[in-house]
Amino acid sequence: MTIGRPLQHQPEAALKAAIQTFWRYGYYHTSMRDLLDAMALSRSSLYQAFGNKEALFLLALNNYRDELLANLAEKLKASPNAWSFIDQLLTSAADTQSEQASLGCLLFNSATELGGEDSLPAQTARDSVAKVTAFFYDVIERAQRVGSIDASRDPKSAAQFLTFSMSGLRLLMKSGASKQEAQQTVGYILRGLA
Amino acid sequence: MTIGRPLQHQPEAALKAAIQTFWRYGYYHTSMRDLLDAMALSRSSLYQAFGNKEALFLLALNNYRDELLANLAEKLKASPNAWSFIDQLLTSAADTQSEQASLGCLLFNSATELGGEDSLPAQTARDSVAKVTAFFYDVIERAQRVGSIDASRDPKSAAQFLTFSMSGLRLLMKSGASKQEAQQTVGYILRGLA
DNA sequence: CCATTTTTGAACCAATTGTTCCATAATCAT
DNA sequence: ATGATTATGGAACAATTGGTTCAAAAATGG
Repeated sequence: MTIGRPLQHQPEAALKAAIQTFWRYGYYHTSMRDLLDAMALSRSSLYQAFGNKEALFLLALNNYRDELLANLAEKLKASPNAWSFIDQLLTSAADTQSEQASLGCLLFNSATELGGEDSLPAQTARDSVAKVTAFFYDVIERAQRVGSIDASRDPKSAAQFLTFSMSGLRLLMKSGASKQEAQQTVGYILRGLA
Repeated sequence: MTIGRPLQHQPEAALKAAIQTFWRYGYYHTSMRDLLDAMALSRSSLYQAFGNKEALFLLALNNYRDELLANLAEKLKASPNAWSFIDQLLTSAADTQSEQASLGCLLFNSATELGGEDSLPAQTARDSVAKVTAFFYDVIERAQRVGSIDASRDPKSAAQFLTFSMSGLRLLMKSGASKQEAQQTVGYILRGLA
């Protein structure tokens, strides 16, 4: 079996805490002290378990993205068709007033914060956004096959519009728009997309 | 006349340099060293002329917003009507591949970075975004009077949709979308808005 | 020459940054 | 129990953070 002193923390739980912290403060503005407090482990444990700040951030980003995509796939599967999935997705994004919703999306936030850097975190952030867009590409194609979306439309740009819309919606919620206003905004999006 | 040694730097030029720096790195990730280098000032000159980092950032934010709004107002005035202004605005935003365009908008970036903080910089960032939306509100009403936009639509949510769209477009450009793709995205926006 | 103001550069501050290292602790295998 | 192995706690690290203060030099107007 395993040799040596056993872990006294749950790496997954610690990672979740790290995600929350990066989510709230962004990459640069999150200090190691913040992470240590949130993850509830000692300095050396963190470095031994996760390497360093950058490596931890990359892990957090990938974990967040995987979970997000898994969640989307699940919801798509549960939807009667692709169009209603899109509708539901936007509507619920505009409806949730949770504290998490007001944080925006970690992926979009990171892509915005890290901008055009050529660092690994920046590349990973952009790449993660691209992966979400790729998922939407698939959804758009399905909706086109059923006829909910004009088949003549380029699915790639439509997918980008959807990513774009999710990003904008998050900013809107962050700016403190009301549910009602957000719902109306969803109306504009759906009208543009159909 | 003025007594004493005259200023050896142009405060406006220095402020522009500061804006560029905050634009590129964000508020927190910009250090005083970065600012000193970019503004080509000595430490004490900066503190004497601008106070401190936060004050300088607030000044930069307000200056950027004022210039942005002045620019928008000018373009609106030069447009034959409100609708063509909106069209032009989105189209040109999707067309410019300049380095500045890839930085996004300082206002949106700051609002995203500072999130829900209750600090003065965060408040100012949100407030600046709101001012842009207020400008769009006026534009929408004009377009409704001429009939380019359905008069039954709520101008406030339409204005928010426009702000939202500009924000999303910036993220799209930052992610490296092609001109062609961005232009198609503009098509979705205009279709949703009309 | 004097008063006024800016500039320069250094020094300093306390706090924070991310990181490294070492002794100690806790487990398993022998 | 002993030794190997791994985790932990905490000190210590050097570098940088934003911010302040100081003294001396420089450049203007009166």
